[in-house]
Amino acid sequence: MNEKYDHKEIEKKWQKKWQEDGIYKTPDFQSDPTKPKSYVLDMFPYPSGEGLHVGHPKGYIATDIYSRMKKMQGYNILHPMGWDAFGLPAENFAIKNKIHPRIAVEKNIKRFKEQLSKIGFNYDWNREINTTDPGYYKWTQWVFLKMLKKGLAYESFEPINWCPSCQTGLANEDLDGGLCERCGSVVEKRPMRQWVLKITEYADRMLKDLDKLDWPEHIKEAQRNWIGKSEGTELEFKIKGNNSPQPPLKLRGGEQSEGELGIKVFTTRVDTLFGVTYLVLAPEHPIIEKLKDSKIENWNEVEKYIKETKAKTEIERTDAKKEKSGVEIKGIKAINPANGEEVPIFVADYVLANYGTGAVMAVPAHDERDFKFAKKYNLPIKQVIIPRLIDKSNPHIEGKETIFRDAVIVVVKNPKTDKYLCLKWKKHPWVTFVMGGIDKGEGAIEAAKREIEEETGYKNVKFIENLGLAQSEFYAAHKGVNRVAHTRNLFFELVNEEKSKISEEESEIHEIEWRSFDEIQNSDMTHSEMPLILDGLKKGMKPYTEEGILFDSGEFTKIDSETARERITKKFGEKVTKYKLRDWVFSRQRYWGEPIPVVHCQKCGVVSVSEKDLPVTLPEVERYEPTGNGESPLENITDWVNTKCPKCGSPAKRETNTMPQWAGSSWYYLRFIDPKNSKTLVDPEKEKYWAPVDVYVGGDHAVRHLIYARFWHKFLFDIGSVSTIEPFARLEFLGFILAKDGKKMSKRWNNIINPDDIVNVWGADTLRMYEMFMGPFENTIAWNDDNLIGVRRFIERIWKFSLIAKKTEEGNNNQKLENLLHKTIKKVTEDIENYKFNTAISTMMIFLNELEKLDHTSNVSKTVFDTFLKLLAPFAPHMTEEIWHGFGHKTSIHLEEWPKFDESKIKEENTLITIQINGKVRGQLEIKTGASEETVKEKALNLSEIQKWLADKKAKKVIFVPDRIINFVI
RNA sequence: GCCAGAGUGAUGAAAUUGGUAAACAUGCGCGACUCAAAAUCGCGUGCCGCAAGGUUUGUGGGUUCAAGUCCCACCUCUGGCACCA
Repeated sequence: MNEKYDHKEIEKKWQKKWQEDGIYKTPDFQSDPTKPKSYVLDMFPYPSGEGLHVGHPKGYIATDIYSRMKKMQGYNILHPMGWDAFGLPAENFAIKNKIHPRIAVEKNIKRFKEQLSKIGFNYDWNREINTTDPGYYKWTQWVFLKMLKKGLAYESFEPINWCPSCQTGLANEDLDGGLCERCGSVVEKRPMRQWVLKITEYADRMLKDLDKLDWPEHIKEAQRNWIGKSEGTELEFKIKGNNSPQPPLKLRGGEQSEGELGIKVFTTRVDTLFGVTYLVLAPEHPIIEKLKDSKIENWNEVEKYIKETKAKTEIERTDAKKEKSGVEIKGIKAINPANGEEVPIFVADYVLANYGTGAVMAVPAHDERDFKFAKKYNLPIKQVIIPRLIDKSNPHIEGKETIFRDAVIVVVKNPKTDKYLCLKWKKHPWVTFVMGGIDKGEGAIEAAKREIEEETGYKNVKFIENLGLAQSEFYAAHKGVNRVAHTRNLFFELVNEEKSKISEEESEIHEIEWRSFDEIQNSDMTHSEMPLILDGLKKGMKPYTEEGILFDSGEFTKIDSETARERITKKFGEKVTKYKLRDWVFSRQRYWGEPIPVVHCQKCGVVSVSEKDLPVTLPEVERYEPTGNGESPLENITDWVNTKCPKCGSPAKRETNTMPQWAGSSWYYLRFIDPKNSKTLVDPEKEKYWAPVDVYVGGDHAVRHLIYARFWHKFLFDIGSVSTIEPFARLEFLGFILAKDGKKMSKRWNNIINPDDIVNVWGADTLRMYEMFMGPFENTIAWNDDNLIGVRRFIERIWKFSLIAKKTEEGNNNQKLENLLHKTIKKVTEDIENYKFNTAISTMMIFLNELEKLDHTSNVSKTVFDTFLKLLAPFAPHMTEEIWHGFGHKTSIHLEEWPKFDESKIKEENTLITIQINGKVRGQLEIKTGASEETVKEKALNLSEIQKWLADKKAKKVIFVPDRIINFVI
């Protein structure tokens, strides 16, 4: 062996040998059925024209290490690799470089494979798949046909997202903030014929089953958000003409049966039903058309508004920050089913047509958006939910009488001085605003003015704003009763300082004090309403969107929100569940995708291509640029398009839309199990053996791919093609590698680092270890050339050590070393299992440091070193294999058995105990493991450095944690 | 705005789940080897202090013998959702 570790020669040699020996071939079933299987999968790459950068292999290295360990532990490993090659990027690359996408993909795959092979992965290339291979996409098409048969695929003519630059329709999942996720163009809404998959049918199951998955919480959360389940109530508001008081409007006979006309609304907060002050329809709401000729008085205005809305882009329309707009539909009113109140109806674009019922009951007092709208159009705001404020410093006293009352708290500001009128109580330690009860028959503002004059003498005040209503519960010490008060918090300003005389009685109770805003904010004012008042003064009135107690709500008054929702729903509506998730727009007007396997027959309509005629292959064409007219380029290939109806034989046309990029990747993990089967998608026996994927590794795609794949998988489960309800049991999230400059690696920034270069200079094993040692696997970290040297040094030190290490059993097995070895086995094994590769590597570094120290005095036995090599083998497969053979072994280290640790050897003879005095570290003590408190205490107290601190004081308390710490409290 | 996660040296980070904060590595400083440099090896390296010692995990408070870890409030960053009623 050479003194210097020559990675180039060694890596080449072993990669060739492993290939020849086929050590990574995966048998479908293990001869010993008691041995378990493990399916370890990476998200397969999209073979782009740019080739791999160093970020790509990070996940592949992790699964390589993991699966190598699993294999050594006796698992039957399925660890395959393939290519996701349909879709826009490949097609655009081909157009730009003027080659056929098929050729481009072939070239790119070849390049990717070369790059990957240099890193020394253990893939079983016999199972390679490619989504653009007709033998593969035959089954993608097959799944589509099954969905069609079950009614889960359907044609739709609804407006969908259209990217004018990519010239294709897109699914909701393909948008990023209203922009095309691919090219960043503003997406338009375009009505067009398209194929749609009913993913919504699976929304609930996909949501529920998330709980069963061992996935990172943030990904599950992203999926929950995307599915967006909300439970609420649907109820109907009847419509009535302005001038025809009774009865409500009826539909005229004809196509629709006669009945009262109504608007259905969906709400998650029926508890606010009594606070409805108007209704809002989405501009697309169909009822508007129905009402048009009869009742709408201002049709021109309404029509104009609807047209304007349609002209807006989706982003313009859904920008929450923009000012709300809308138009009242004059001539009709809606009737609140709860109290019979008539409220106006508006059309406004802040209501979305495709969520809920496309109509909303507006409760401005309790909803941000309705509030903004109501403020703008000066609509009434009626508070019906009030917060419940319990005064903790003056709680109700049991046994005392409880008195309800309506009250006002009056904030009076002197605009000249910017100070607020407060009362300092003489017999109680209180500072309050003016306050008092509302007398019978008296209005709140009236009561407030009366109280101001009675308590402070000020005669001329002006009402400014309502700061909100609350129910406060406290013990009124001055009256000796428990109080439940509905307090209106009102804000006034002094007009002038004219005063009347205050009664003696009043001036006995309190004195006036003017305080600045800061003072009222920071001092202890007695009201439990203070947060509400301060907020109101600072920001003006805001809608109260939390739950509380119902107010002014007929028979439901005083009930809490939750109970009220149940009861009101029962009485006036119906409980419903809605999802944000929309059906999956599944057709693309582009060439490079799986043809959708149906034909359009003049007689029979849409007819499936029969299964035996699958795959419907993509025709070879000269021109495959998008047409831009909303049709696929396939439209022009007449001899492909024109065909016969499989049902009746009459002339028919093939469907020319193709499937989106995400189709092939929605089930590929199943094909790896049985990649060459031409009879079925996956052999059931093999599927039962291998499924589900035990560990799935990848980044990004938190929503799209993982939602789609779960949906397809559940469908395949329903039709009996797979035996599990979820495809990926465990998911490990991969953090990206950024370029040195902290930016994303891209051609645009010219900062791409090619793994080939790193492998050349530093070697594959160094690249592998560096990427794993960078930090926690899920962290996004910038590449740093400087740190490569660290792992390279580590590798060279092992190499050098192997040259001097004993190759026989003669070595002296020092007990300390053996102890460390077993600890190392334990830690490395657990860390790989948990994808904590960075700490696994540091543990091995510690072990090597120790080895080198020891070597001066003793030799290390072959067994110890062999064991260490095995631990290292998954990380540095080339170097360990070379050393292994140098030690005289004839078979591959990667087929060895994974070391097991011996619990008894991990226990140390002596432990270092920390001695603390009052929690501060004052010394250490080495003592036999498991020593008793008495022994430790005695020894510790005898140490001079401890005596120094204790002086003559005695410990009040001693805390002892065996083998860890002793703390004297003095 | 809502939801989730995170804030620790110059840098990437570690910390047995409440028990010596900064393991491991990079960088930096000093030294050895060398004519010299690189490589390699040795020592040092949170901050203040000559030292004894003090002090330190985003900020402020709390629980505890003991807090990076638990609780409360706030600030900042990252990711997801966002006019979804």
